[in-house]
Amino acid sequence: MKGTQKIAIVDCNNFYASCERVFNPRLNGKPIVCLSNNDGVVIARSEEVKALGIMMGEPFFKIEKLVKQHKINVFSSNYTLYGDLSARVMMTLETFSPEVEIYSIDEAFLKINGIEENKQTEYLRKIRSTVKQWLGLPVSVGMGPTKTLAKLANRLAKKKPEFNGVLNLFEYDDINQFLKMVPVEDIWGVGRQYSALLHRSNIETAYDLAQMEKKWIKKRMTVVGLRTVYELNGIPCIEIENTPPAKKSIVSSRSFGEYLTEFNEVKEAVSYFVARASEKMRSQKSACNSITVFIRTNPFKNSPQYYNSAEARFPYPINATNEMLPFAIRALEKIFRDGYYYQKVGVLLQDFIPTSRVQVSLFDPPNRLNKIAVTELMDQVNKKFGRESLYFAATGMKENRKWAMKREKLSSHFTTRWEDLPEVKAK
DNA sequence: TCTGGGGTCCTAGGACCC
DNA sequence: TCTGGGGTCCTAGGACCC
Repeated sequence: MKGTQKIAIVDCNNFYASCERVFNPRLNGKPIVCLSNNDGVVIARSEEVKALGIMMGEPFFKIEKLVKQHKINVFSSNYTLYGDLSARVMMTLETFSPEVEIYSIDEAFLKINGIEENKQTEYLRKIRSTVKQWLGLPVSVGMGPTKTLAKLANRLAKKKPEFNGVLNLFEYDDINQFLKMVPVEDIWGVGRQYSALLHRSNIETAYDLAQMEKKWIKKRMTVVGLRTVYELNGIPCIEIENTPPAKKSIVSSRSFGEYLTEFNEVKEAVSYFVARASEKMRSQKSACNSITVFIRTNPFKNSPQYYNSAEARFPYPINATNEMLPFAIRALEKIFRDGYYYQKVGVLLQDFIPTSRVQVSLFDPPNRLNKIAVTELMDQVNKKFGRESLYFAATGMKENRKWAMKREKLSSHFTTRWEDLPEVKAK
């Protein structure tokens, strides 16, 4: 098959579950699930668990019987570990291509240039074996002329043992055989709604979709769907993004370990999320004009329901935590109602401008610069000594946050905490 | 008892303007 | 009784991704 650009995607297999195995090899070949925050639902499964029919997003309490029966190893999400291993995977991939787009915590697109035509598949295999050797993580690699086809190849590489983890579509004159193997719901860009629509119209495989009339697609799936169809036909519409664009909005929110009823408890949690979100914003060198606070009860519970949100606009762009806090608290005061069991709150920062364009004005409150300086200093300290080495009292004492996440089955911070470093003992 | 969190893009429809 | 047409901007909601 011909084409100009060559796009590979490297995707870690069962990433979180595989991360848990890296420092605990006894788990190889054993079933593993990783749970969401608060140990709520299943968000990662090893192959053994997939084989048992346990689905993504399944509430943990519903599978407890199976867990016992099959001795499934259960882990709370250890994002510190996963994030650190992810960074190492990405660094490894960057030794294989100057153009790498980190697409998610466990996937990256690579442009493959300057490798002899008949050595490319070998090169992809080398990527796979290197990540395995350096980090102990299994990956699958797919390559094609567009991102969508690379994803499709990756999917087959992962699912069909005969490919042994690597599928390079450029090796084949006719790739329709592969498009025919992939059901529409497995195509990148086709979600639940669109796959239902396509099935209703008797469009079953990627091949069927690729043949569809453009007008029909545009009308029912917007230009987004149209792009997918073009990409399936080998015409690139989605470029590799070498440097990640700055975020346009930043959310920080979480479900609580136990329900909250008191304003002051909720206020602490909101303050904490303001600290997290603004920290993230500062790291991309933005300031914002707007914060939205939202609050809700548990929609799955058969108790009085409440959801509300309030936006506060700032008089000037802000990025310091302590400047933002009073606005957030006032927004919360507007929407907080007594008598509900709150399950989740969060904040949303929007309407960004680059920090370099923020002007300090004559009419600013007198201690404004001090507040900014304090926040900057805290960021530096926390970067060096770890999150929340310094933090605002408004977020509540770390040790007694009633709203903290439940994480009962957390593994060690093997790579990021000295006391958790694995030891190798000589016999 | 127990149901994640963080993003993006697109469209339709309303408000407003000339 | 008749009640334009075209443009822009904003927002809410819906689709998708991991």
